[in-house]
Amino acid sequence: MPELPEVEVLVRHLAPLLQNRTIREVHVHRPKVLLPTSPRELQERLSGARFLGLTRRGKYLLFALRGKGRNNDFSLVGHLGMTGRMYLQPAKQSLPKHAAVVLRLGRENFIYEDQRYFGRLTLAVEAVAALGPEPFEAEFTPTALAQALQRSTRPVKVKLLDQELVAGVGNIYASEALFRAGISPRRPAHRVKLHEVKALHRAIRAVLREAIRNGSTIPLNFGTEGKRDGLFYYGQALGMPDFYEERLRVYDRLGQPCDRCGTPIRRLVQAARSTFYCPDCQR
DNA sequence: CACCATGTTCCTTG
DNA sequence: CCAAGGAACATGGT
Repeated sequence: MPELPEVEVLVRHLAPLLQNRTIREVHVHRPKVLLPTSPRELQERLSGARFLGLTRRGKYLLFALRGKGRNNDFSLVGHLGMTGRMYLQPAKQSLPKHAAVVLRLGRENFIYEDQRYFGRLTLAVEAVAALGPEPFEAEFTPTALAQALQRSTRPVKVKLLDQELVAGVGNIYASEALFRAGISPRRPAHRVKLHEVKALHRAIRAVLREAIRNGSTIPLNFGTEGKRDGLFYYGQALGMPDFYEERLRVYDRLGQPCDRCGTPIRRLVQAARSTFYCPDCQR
């Protein structure tokens, strides 16, 4: 459940549920997701600690915790990778197949499961410190974006995935933002004109904001029921027929007509990732 | 069997 | 030192 909007919606969902809850037990099923933190280190730090809050930075979740003893506040850093999920479920309920870390909070468990184990739940904060500006914060300006783009000759689509450029844009919303801005994904970053950079800046914010809005209308109570959850950027899905509508204009729409000009959407591979675009609307 | 998948990091090459 | 490219990570769906 990966890009910024999905993480934002998850954070809003979990924050009130975790507030003031105390961690009674720590169970690490996949030590790999803690690295470089060790299972013992995590256990010692988290046992008896209480959740003070939960925020987001880029695609990362930041859990604020207060450990036992005085002056013992610290952060726990989460990242969902490609397939990570985090949710609460009754402690008596059986654990999912790919449970990576389980925190017992009284009668409920906080579950971090991850089918591919690309995500993280760690005490190491370095990766967060290296992130670029938050897309909705004031530091993210067209000028700052233009300067960052000017230093690279890589295709602008590839550059948008660089979390130092702007934090939180992933493969799906990079394609969507470029479509909205009318810029070809192949364009070398330093050749994007200033007026286009301005359009791109607006497009990034618009695409993310709309996705958050759409995602906020979808229930995230997946701890209690079946397998699937709200990959809410996909249109019709997951047994909820007309609740979801089509939300993406180019991503995963190979061959479908562009809804602006009717030209079939194309796919290309850049830096080993799929890019979708309209060859007529994006130059 | 082949190819695809929402992400990040590490290694190599130029 | 830097930018760019590609593989690796691990599992499952089609």
